[in-house]
Amino acid sequence: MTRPHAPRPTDAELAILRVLWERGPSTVRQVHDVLGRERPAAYTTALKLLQIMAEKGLVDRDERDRTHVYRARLSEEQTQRQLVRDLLDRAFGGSATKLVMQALAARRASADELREIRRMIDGARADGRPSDDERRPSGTFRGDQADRKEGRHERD
Amino acid sequence: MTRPHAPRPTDAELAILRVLWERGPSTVRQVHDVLGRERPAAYTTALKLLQIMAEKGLVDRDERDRTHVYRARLSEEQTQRQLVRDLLDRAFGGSATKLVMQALAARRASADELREIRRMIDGARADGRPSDDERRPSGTFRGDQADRKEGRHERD
DNA sequence: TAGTGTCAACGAAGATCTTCGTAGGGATTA
DNA sequence: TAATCCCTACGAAGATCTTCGTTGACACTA
Repeated sequence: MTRPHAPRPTDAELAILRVLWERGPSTVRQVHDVLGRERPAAYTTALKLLQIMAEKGLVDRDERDRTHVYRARLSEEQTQRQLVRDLLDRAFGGSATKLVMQALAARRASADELREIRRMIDGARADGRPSDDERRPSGTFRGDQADRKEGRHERD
Repeated sequence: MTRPHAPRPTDAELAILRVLWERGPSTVRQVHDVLGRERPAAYTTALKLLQIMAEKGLVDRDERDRTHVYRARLSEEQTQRQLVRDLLDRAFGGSATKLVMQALAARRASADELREIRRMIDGARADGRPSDDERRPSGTFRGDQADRKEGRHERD
């Protein structure tokens, strides 16, 4: 069943997605082994989780072989974006600026990272529009490059 | 029971915290009324939630009057920081930079906001240390101002 | 062929989350 | 005083999450 909108992954589901993003398409056994290094659990726990995730549309399942192969449906960046948006709405009144401030406060970024972020902001500003209005700013920062950048292991 | 570490608030709990942050210390009735505007629910739903939140240490309860008064235990900023940290660990491999990028991508910030963020970064950079290490960088950005800024309606 | 190992599919237990009904007590009003 | 209203406390239902044991199928091996 492919859901209209894949629901927000739970904690355990996110742990599995992290494995799939890192390893690429994987079997239950492979996911289980990676997960087991951090937090030992029964094989069937990973299996059940992946089955549920397939139902929810969080992962795709290749059943051609007897040993099924699971793949994250959304890229890491897409999921991150979704989670950020969600958090933004639930706890930040939609203000990305406040979230950015808390992110920088939560983990002191290195000077290099700050430089990187600043470069990004400048780049965003560069492509036009120093406009102040909130309605369809259109010239303000958008992250579409990120989307394109990782169509990589989408095609296995 | 005051927990060692107040647990991450659930969705419904966060909705209540938002009301408490906005209104300041409130009764169940008041919380229920505000919540009801968005999403009607029984009075006892808000009551039960607040009772559980008091047990968890998410809110303090003043029982001096027959009608109890609840107050968020952590400030909005402290909670936001905690949630960001949590998301950072669960989905961003701890990289604040990536989270910042996704935040800016998720909601196009206005030029004013970008300016604000940039100002903040420059301020952080001002006090030195181009260090790359994760161990107590001490000179990199920290958000302590935020902590101080809102001891405001802590004292009712 | 019998035995061993790996796999997917269930089902279910236990935890947590969310919601609400009911009970009981104090305060106010008729 | 009796009826009514508002409050807290409690229990429990139903949903979701997480974990695991069992079962049955398939494959490889002695």
